[in-house]
Amino acid sequence: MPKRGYHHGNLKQALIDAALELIELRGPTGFTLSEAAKQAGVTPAAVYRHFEGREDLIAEGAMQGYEIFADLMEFAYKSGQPSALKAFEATGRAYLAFARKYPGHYIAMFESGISVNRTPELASVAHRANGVLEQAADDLSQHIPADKRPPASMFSAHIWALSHGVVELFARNSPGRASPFPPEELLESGIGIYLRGLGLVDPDG
Amino acid sequence: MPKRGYHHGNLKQALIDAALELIELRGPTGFTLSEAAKQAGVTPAAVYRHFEGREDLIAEGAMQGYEIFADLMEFAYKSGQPSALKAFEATGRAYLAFARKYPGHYIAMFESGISVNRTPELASVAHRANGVLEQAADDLSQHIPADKRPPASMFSAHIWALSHGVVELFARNSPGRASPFPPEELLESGIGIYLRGLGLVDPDG
DNA sequence: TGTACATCAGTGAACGCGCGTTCACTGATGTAC
DNA sequence: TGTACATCAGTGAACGCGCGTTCACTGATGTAC
Repeated sequence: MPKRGYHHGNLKQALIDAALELIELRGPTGFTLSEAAKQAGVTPAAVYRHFEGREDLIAEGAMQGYEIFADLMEFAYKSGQPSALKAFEATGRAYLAFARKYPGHYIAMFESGISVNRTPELASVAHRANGVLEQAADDLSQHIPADKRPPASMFSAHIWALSHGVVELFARNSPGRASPFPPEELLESGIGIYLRGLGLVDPDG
Repeated sequence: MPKRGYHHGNLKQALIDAALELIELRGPTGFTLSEAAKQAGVTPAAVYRHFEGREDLIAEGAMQGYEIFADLMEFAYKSGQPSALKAFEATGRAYLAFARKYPGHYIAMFESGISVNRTPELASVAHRANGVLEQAADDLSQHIPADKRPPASMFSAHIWALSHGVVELFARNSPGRASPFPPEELLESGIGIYLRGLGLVDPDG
């Protein structure tokens, strides 16, 4: 157990963690700085020792999310190598796994309205994360005859949209909207059909 | 011009319209009853003559959205008949068109946290809307050999997720996240590849 | 080892604000005769 | 057509609340000598 007393010791991270939990719970606009401070056991004013304000706190959470996200995507990508197909499918699974394991981060990143260009650091790490998916799509599209090959960025946008849609509609417990299938299965099968459409997997697979 | 004076004449609808505009502008949790009242030129207290409160106002907006949505989807479905394929593609286009034309309604319906089971009327109209997409998917899946035919509900969930993802990521002007392609093109091409994967369109189409 | 002092990370009170909701009220409208 | 009256749809003041942010402050920590 860390030391307790007048000085918290690790307040900055404690505030970010609290914020992410609350964002998950109450949504990006429902989150309040005061509640995060309270949850960290500290006065609202103390937050200003570590952050410029409310927005800055959210942005820090998003930034940490992008870092975890990029690491996970890179790991997944590498784990599927040297097969371009396996690498691609692994990144798709990693996307959903991230959204389910780190919902607060996910919301801060994609639903909070924080601009990815808020700071150069944030832009850079977001770019790294998105780059993995595009790389995986690019590798894979090499296996398609050049004349009927869609741009890799379109390819990755399709998969990103499908993944995001599955997360938002079926992986979150939207009140009153029951998922017809487990989200993992839905995403896996959707990507499978899509890849078949591109001629990248066996029609009978 | 409608009569002006002490009595508004059409306050209920004016409040709903104001609410939907504000929801589009500030997000579902950022929306306030007071601001909607102000925008309709009326005291906040007047809202309570027509709605039970803040939530009820949002729910009414969502309900009207589902009605428009269901009508549009039905019209699109019929416009593609008797070709199951054309009908299906038309519903996909209608989905995106709705999201772009009625963003406030869309957000109230899918992002506000309002449960679809809030009232029987809301549940009913939501069911009607979703039913069209499922019907279109079901028609289409009749053209797939029964032994390799995915359940129609999975089929429609895939398309719904893809559409929703395109809307959220690329049709909304997410700050700092530029769309690589026009959303319409992205959705159309994505659905095309998906249908090819199901063996429903010509591989060289 | 002990002391003086600078630095740091918190407190707590205060601010102005807008929120959702309630209440008794009043002005406008519509209907009965 | 004119008048009395019930109904209806607004007002405006008030409530208690929590918000983000600021400020002067103080207690704890760490360092120089």
